[in-house]
Amino acid sequence: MYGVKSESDCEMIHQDQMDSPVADDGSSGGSPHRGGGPPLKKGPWTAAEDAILVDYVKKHGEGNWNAVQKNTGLFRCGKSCRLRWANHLRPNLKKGAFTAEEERLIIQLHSKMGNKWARMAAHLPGRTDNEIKNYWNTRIKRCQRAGLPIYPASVCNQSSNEDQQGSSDFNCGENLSNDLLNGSGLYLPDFTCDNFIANSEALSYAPQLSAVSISNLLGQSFASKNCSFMDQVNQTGMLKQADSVLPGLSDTINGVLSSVDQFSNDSEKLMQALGFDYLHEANSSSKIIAPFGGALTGSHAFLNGNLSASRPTNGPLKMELPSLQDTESDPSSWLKYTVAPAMQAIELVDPYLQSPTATLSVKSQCVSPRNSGLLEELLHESQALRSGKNQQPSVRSSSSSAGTPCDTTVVSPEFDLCQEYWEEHPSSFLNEYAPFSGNSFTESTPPVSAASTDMFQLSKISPAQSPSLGSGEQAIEPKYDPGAGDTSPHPENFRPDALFSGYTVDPSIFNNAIAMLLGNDMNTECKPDLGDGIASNSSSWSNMSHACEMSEFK
DNA sequence: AATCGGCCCAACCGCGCTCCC
DNA sequence: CGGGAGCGCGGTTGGGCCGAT
Repeated sequence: MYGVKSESDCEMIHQDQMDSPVADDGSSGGSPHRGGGPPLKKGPWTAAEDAILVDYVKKHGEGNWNAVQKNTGLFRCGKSCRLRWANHLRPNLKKGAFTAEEERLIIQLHSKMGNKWARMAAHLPGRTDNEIKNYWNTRIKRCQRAGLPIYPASVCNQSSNEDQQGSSDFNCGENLSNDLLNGSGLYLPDFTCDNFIANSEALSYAPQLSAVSISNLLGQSFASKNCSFMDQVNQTGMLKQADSVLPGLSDTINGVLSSVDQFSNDSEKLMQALGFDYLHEANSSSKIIAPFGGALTGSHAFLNGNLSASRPTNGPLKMELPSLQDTESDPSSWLKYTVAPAMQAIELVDPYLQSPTATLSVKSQCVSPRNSGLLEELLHESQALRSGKNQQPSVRSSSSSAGTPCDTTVVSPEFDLCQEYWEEHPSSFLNEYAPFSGNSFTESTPPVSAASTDMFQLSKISPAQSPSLGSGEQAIEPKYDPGAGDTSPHPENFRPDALFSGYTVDPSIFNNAIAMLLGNDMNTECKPDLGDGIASNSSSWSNMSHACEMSEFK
């Protein structure tokens, strides 16, 4: 490893190390390897080196690491010495696997802090940031592979409670939004401006998707119910940015942003205002936000440039979507499968955190005996998933299926878990799973355009609605023709926000809810970044009455 | 038994912050 | 005030280990 294989190699510095200007500069601020001294050794530490370092620290204490080389003749930079000491040599270090309690704590801490390994390590005596980091990276890999949630429900619930009580020393929303969402690369990109614009540039029909932002905005707001995202939403002006993508809503937005706050503490009211009250289970503690997840995760997947939603968004099924009278779709019946609210909040934030396949896995026979989210249990669920997959074709490309316009995506293997059920119970599937239909992100999901076009196709609007669309865009126009009496659902309705409106009992309610969500503190900072294309093409979305008119299923 | 692929984890790397001169 | 030194942090790398085939 690193060119140093044994202790005997200590005296032999490899040529590549010799060639490097500084074997290990120790810090950006100044290299300990200055003035033509012997090149510093890299690679694994030997027992002799450890002994030297330990002896030095015993005599001089920690700190002043660059002095180690000077005083001991150890050909290691101070940085390397510090790392070695901190991670391996200092006393009271715990070695070995993390205990279950430690794992829970790590998960909980990460849900609050994000990738602040050092801070997390401070809560875990004897554990190093490096250990925690490695553990977490491993965990993420496993979760991704298994399509399982990274955060067990209990963890985020606890975080939520702490936030609501103001007892946490950090804010779940803040950290999720800043650290989780942006920091690790697993999480939500800054979709509203950065990713969104990037995608917009890549796709000619992206402007229409500006409206997707509002779904995210709304969804983020609802996510705040469980993970205190509302603070972040307010702080970052995400809601304010909605005005940039929905200029026509300026008045509405300008009017009531301040009223958003009340909903951060009273999302029930908001849910009802949005016509989602039927989603509430009798047990208020089990309130779900799945429909928002549908809107959200769909848009989210798009925002991540990853999507494989072709199946669940196929037309005929959409007609069944609002039906909650289906036995399968009875809230109480499918709530029993539903992961805890907080977990769903996480889902809303990031398709990585819980893909729909993860949801499916939970709903399927592959239910873990526990749901603590510990690695061991993840393995269990992963194995269960695999066993489930073994009963079905392992990989299926939707391009080989019915040939729907959207079937350009390679469906994740996990998705096959629900394939048969999907085919047999399309309506109930949609009712149950559609909320996550746009969120089928897995490792097998193509990173950008191929998958995203599914969503984009679903999201684009007709020329009538968007006169600015060129002929080129028409190549991907939906087949639905309202004028021709086509009773197929308009692809517009597959837009996350259309789904959103589809659930709306009353368009006015929807409007009011939008108004309440998007307040009046208009912030134009983002406007220039959004670009002319979006601004001009968002006209079709600027009048939300259009969205309300899409409430065909009310 | 050999090969392969995934996992683990120690270490490296670059960046940024703080302190001091 | 500016620059250097020291240090910490988070991300990444890559070799060894181990189980599966």
